Amino acid sequence: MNATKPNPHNISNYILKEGINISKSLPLYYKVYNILRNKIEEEEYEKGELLPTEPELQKQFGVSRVTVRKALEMLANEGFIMAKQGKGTVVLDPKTTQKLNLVTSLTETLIEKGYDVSSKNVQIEYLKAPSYIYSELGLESNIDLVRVYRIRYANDNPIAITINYLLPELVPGIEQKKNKINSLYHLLETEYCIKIDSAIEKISSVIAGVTEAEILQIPYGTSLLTSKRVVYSENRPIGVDITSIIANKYEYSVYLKGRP
Amino acid sequence: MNATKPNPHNISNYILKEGINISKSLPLYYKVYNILRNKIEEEEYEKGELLPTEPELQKQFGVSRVTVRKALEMLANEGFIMAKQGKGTVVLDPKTTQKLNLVTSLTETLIEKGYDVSSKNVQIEYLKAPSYIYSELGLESNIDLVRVYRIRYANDNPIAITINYLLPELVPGIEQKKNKINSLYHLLETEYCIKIDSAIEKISSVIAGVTEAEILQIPYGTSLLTSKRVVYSENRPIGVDITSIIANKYEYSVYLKGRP
DNA sequence: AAGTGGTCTAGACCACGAA
DNA sequence: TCGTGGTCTAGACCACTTA
Repeated sequence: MNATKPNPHNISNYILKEGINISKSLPLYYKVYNILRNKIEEEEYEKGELLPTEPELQKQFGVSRVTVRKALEMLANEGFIMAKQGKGTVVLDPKTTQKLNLVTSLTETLIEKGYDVSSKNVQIEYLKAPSYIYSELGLESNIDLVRVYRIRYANDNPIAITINYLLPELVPGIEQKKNKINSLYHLLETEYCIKIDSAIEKISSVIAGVTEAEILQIPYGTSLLTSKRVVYSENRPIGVDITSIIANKYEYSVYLKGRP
Repeated sequence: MNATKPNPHNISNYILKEGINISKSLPLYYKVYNILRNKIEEEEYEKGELLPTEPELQKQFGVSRVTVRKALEMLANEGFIMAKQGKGTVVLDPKTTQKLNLVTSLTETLIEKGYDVSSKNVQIEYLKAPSYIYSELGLESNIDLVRVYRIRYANDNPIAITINYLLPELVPGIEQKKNKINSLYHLLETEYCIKIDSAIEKISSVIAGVTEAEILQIPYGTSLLTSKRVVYSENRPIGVDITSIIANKYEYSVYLKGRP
């Protein structure tokens, strides 16, 4: 039996163009994923209830079971649904679906919370960094790095001090963009086409020293939450961020999944 | 053409039994996944080089392409490999592969780092918890909860105070297991068959008060890292953990992936 | 017994990268 | 052009849940 069949990609293109306004063809499973995700987020499918069965979804979308299952698997990975053998596919609460553990900048996080965010005292220099920075980046310690220093404000109150070390070859001419640096990650993405894809962050806490206390206008001895973050693009470390933030104004959230 | 074919599951069982010592059948893709993962971790496939192509892996394992791809997809999701269309599948550095963001107890983390861990002053009570605990658990605030209080020691030095609130119906008779509570998560899994699958943790930092300072044998005013963790099993919150740990002895690591 | 999701196969065409 | 991974189909059997 030789498989004479219509080209599925033409079909998918056609359906896609009327569903979503995208000129190029997206994978079919992605279309299914998007539609189902929207319905869950709009609560057309309600929390706790069952999604249509896989054979039903096949008919609805006119695709094969594998394609349906690929879409469902994506939704399950992102915590929207949970398949139960012999029973069905349960819709979980989209509001509690985790959007944590994304690489977000301090600026982005604070804006999300409704603050008006700005940076002052921005300093950009080329210099030798502390040695541990080089080991984090897997570099020899004889080259200059770009150092970006900022004092961060939320609603005109100082809340954090941030120092970023970046590989100079990735951000040529960054010193001329001093006034554009509010969200550094956004700058890297838009001006330098650097796609940040992951980061490892280590969180600790320290007591504010006299300098920090003065800059942040807090009593000496106040507790600071400090984070050291190594940022990766295409599986290579491209920079280290060090942020010290006033602890009672900020809480760091993490989503943990799975047991060892 | 009706598909007469040998039952693939019998084959898979047979192969599995000689490969891995497991009495029941694991999925075929899981076997492929395990073998490839081991080879990557043992550096039989070296970092930066290409994995055998998908057709080659099909032949090696005697399975279909879909099965190979499912195994590869799992490895890719966990950061072991990265597929590149038209080129091949690159092996990434297994040492930097993230094993972070799993739900691990303080005990487990410290043992991993080589410490000798113990708990003292263990107290187990049934009582009304602070109201925010009930809202975290999505409960009415009129029922008693189990409260487990412990002072945690690493190499006989006090390093943390932990308070856990648990739903009483899940842990009947826990007060008789007082001396078994070192890793609470381990106890839940082994004695009560509770499978913890996720948690949301909020991290902040505070200054040690007089009581904490005395218990942890540190100067008053020292910085503590505090974590409030809501633990989930089968998508239901089952407990809240509150841990305050001496900040200069502990660092909290997080893996962040993807951009909003 | 019937219906659900879980696993698996064989075979096809497409899009991208390198030669 | 050729080989790689990316997408897709049709059809099969298994394991679990519910009735």
